[in-house]
Amino acid sequence: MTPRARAVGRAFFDRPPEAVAADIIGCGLSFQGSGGIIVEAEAYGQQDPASHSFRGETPRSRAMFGPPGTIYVYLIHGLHWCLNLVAEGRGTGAAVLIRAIEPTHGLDAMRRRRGLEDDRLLCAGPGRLTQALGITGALNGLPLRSAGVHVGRRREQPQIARVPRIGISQATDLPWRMVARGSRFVSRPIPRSTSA
DNA sequence: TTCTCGATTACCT
DNA sequence: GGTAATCGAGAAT
Repeated sequence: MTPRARAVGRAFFDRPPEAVAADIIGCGLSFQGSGGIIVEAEAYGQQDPASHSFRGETPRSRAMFGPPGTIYVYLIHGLHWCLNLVAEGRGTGAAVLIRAIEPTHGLDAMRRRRGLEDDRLLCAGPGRLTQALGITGALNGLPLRSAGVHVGRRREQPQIARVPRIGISQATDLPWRMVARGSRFVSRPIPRSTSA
């Protein structure tokens, strides 16, 4: 078992979602003995038509309006859970979607839950990573700590690409998808046109 | 109450 | 490349 990095503090999440999404790349993510390094994340804000918080607080989006560091988990297409972490001050409806991690520990449990041997596809996508980690809507609305979700500080600074988000039909021009350059564990490759 | 569609994935041709 | 699976939230009626 590798030594666990010290957890990020609440101040880490109390910033604009695009800043949190960029800085969370390279951080560790663990839940019940399984986890890895975050290699892909997307930012969502309240002034953002693609965000669930865009139309204000509703029964589903309530967790997005909680304090920074709150977990927002929702079901997409009736079958996949997506994990978000609330950012930027209580009530702003800002959050970061965790889209992919590079699996580093608890691999056997994750392979079992995914019914898959290919480590590259174990956590490469928001629905895949929640299935691999065993994360469900039961965690929705909980603070990270009480949910048992651990986000550890970065050990090294990764190269990050800022590119447009995936799977949305609105505000597709915002470069709010953050991807670790060179990682083979992302859900989709970095678009060729990206330079920075 | 009914209808539409989704921050996805896996499997098909 | 295309699409079925599967169901709840939110909008429309």
